[in-house]
Amino acid sequence: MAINMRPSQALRLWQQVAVDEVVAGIPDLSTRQIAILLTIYLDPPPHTVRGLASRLGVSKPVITRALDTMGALDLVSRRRDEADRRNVLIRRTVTGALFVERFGDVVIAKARELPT
Amino acid sequence: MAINMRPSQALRLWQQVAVDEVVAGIPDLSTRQIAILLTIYLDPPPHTVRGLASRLGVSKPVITRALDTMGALDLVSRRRDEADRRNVLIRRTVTGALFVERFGDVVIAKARELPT
DNA sequence: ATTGAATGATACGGACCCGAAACGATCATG
DNA sequence: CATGATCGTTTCGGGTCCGTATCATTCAAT
Repeated sequence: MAINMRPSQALRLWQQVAVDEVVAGIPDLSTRQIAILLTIYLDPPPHTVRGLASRLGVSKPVITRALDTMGALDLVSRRRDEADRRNVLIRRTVTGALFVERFGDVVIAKARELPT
Repeated sequence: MAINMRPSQALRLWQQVAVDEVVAGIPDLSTRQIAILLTIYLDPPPHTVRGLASRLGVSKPVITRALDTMGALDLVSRRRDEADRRNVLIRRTVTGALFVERFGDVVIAKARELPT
């Protein structure tokens, strides 16, 4: 069952979720950071800096810096790939999993409240 | 008709939209900026710095700075309220309206593509 | 006119991010 | 072993944003 919504509903949904996040005092992530975070948690591992940079069409330092910031928030963690020590494997954390899960719940709740 | 979706669909939708925005090279707005922008375009005017700060539970400088940035991107504009010259009325722009409209279309498109 | 409240902008030191370039570490190939 | 490619990080100057406090302007009430 594909999800169908009108433009006004789509925009209202995005607004409600964004406002809810701001009011809740959640870390103010940028669109880039959200894209990286959700890709790590939704797409199958392994995730590497280069892979994420390629997927998002950004430079590697962009990924490195985003991982620095989100790592400080304990939303993701990094670990050397022992098979090929040039690689860094990006891993999920308990905190990050809870964050993503809660975020999904907010989206669902706001979607359910949308006016017809 | 309320929109119903499962957690995996909600998160996947957010990821698809965020990744699409990043790949498209859109200005990398923060969650705060998006909340402000959509509130200006979806909620009925007039919009003031104080009103937005109150609505989002943030300080006035946060709103002022976000308006500076989004004003430089021509997404919003400011104008003195001639009735009460202490107020600044935040106004929509053609560029901003197109940006918001296009964003809504992206959300709809990604929602329609969601797997069952 | 004078005082006080209200509004939005600004100053401050500190932190983060940008794109481009260079870097060290590691691997694969000869 | 060398050599070159690959991977992630770091550096650089410049910009943006943070929270807190203060500011100038304007209005309202004495």
